[in-house]
Amino acid sequence: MTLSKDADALRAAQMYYLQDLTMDAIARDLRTSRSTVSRLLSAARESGLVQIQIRNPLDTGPELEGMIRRRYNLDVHVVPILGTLNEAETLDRVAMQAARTIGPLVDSNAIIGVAWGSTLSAVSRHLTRKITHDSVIVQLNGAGNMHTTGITYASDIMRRFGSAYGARVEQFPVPAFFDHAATKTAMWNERSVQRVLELQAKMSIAIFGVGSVHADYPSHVYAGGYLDEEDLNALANSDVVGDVATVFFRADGSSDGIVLNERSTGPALAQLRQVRRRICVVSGVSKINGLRGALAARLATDLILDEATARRLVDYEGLTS
Amino acid sequence: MTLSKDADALRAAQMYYLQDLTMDAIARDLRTSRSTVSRLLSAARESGLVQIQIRNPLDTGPELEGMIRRRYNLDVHVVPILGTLNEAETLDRVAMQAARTIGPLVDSNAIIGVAWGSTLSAVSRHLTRKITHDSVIVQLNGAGNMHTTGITYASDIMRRFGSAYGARVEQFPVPAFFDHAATKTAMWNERSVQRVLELQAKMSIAIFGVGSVHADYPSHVYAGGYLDEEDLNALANSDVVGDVATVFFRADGSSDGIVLNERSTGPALAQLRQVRRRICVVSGVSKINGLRGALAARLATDLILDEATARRLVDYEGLTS
DNA sequence: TTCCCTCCTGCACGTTTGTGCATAGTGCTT
DNA sequence: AAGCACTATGCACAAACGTGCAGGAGGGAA
Repeated sequence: MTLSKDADALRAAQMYYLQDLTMDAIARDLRTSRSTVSRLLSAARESGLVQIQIRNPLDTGPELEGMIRRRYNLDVHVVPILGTLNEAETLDRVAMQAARTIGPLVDSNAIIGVAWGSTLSAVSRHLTRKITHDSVIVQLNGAGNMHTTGITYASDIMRRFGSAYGARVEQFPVPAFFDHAATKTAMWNERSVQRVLELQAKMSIAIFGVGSVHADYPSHVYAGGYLDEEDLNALANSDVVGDVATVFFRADGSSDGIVLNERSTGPALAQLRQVRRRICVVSGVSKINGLRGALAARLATDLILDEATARRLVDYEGLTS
Repeated sequence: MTLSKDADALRAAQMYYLQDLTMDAIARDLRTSRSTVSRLLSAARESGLVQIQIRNPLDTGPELEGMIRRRYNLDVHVVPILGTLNEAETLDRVAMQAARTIGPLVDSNAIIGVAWGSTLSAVSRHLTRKITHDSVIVQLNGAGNMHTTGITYASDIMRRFGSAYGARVEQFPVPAFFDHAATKTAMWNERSVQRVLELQAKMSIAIFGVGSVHADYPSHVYAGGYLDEEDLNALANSDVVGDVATVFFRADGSSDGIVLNERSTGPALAQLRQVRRRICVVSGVSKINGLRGALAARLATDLILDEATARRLVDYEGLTS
């Protein structure tokens, strides 16, 4: 039954997308109703059987993408956003497009590092399926905080990635920040932790958002009970502008001497830069400061962001350069 | 103007295919009418800006494809065809799907050999655009016959390929068959011809149909004034079943001792087999004999054919193996 | 300017498509 | 066997879509 359904979906997809027949004609061929064909085609798109790609002609692309691409030397996708949309709607659109952009990049045998946060959560909800073999999803940083182990929140994201790509999921069951750097040192010698760290070292793709300290909505990290008063003061005194996977950096991309990073469970920025494909997803102009820092630190090879933020990025840069 | 149109098309395509917005919503964003958006999207698909692919899960694919794939060890695409369709309609459907299947295989720097005939003509009419750089389309065999130089017929095909892929076109302005083998030898030493032959030697992709001697509709070659009475008798006496690019072969795939081949301008089968990707397009059960010969000769790495012919192929093979 | 040609746009209409809902089927538990 | 939970199907309706057509904008040529 499920076999004949896949076969039907394939057949329907071929006839619809490759031969331009109407669903009605296909329904007659498959001896079923037109509605069923409509649903078959939905399923075919959803499951990645049908892949729709948009190649943007790199050279003639919209001004905005070209400027960002040249300035930062990375692959950028600007998500066009209708005039007035609230933050949540924008995030949803960006996430949808990010999910579809990521799809083609995921291959068999990939080791994919995934961060967590509201951005990643949104992305994970829009992933389209794609079958791969022997791929692994590995969590980039711990998600526990003072109140919860964070397991359910982060693991939902991980699980969705895993099932979209048919990949093994490796959780990272530690807090986002240790209370004492010494504990981290100790844990980092545990074999269970080392297995995760080794996977991280071999990542071929990393996917993350950015946190921004001065955002209108502070990111999860800054408001979710992960940091106490003292920590927040320390961040301010170190001129921190944002973070990626709970590792902090300044506006110029530097991160040396930020003590909180010694207690953070995310990958050192130098290590992150080793990853071949580093996909950064950003939605909302309030992340602009964090984003600038992340770009200064050369943390991303691919950037997906909404139009307003993109415009802000080039405007500002235009003034200072 | 044309710039903003491309930009609009790109933007519209992103919103439509990646964000699932309605054309209405996109029209409002672009400050134009819904109709215009509909047309923009058509243009985007037509021009290859939007690419739709269907990956068939190799292992779970439909029975028919699996059997052919395993038996002949090649990549096969069976084109589903509605119950009763005449030859012309079938050819059109197969050609449409072939054109869309070929698209993704064409890369920059490719040298693409193209044969001619009713099949290739149909395929050429359905190509979707895809911009490549420094690609070349090279004609596989001459098209002249006793009555015409064949220039217009074959060159239309070539030109369509060339403009679909933004490629340079190299015609092969010789007859399909020389009257005397000696003339061929002489011509083959001409530098203008050698340039074409050298290109053929470097082909990375070859695209061709098959001719079948006993077809209900004999192919172009057998009925178009290319061969005289004597030639046809010679073919019959040599047990020829079909041809690819006016090079003939027997049911077992052999071609040695077929004298007509010495006067043919198509590439020797041994040379054709050197090409990495050899795409064979077949429509209509009457080509079954020629097709079997071509497969026996291992001329194809990729086969695109209609469902009825595919079924006939495995049925017959099932009996004899 | 005026005419003519071509290309582009929006409207209006008929067609095609998505989807809520009621129903029928399927498999699992008791 | 009966009950239950869940999924798949077709119907009917509303929404979304493609396209012929008529009008309008541009751009030479006379």
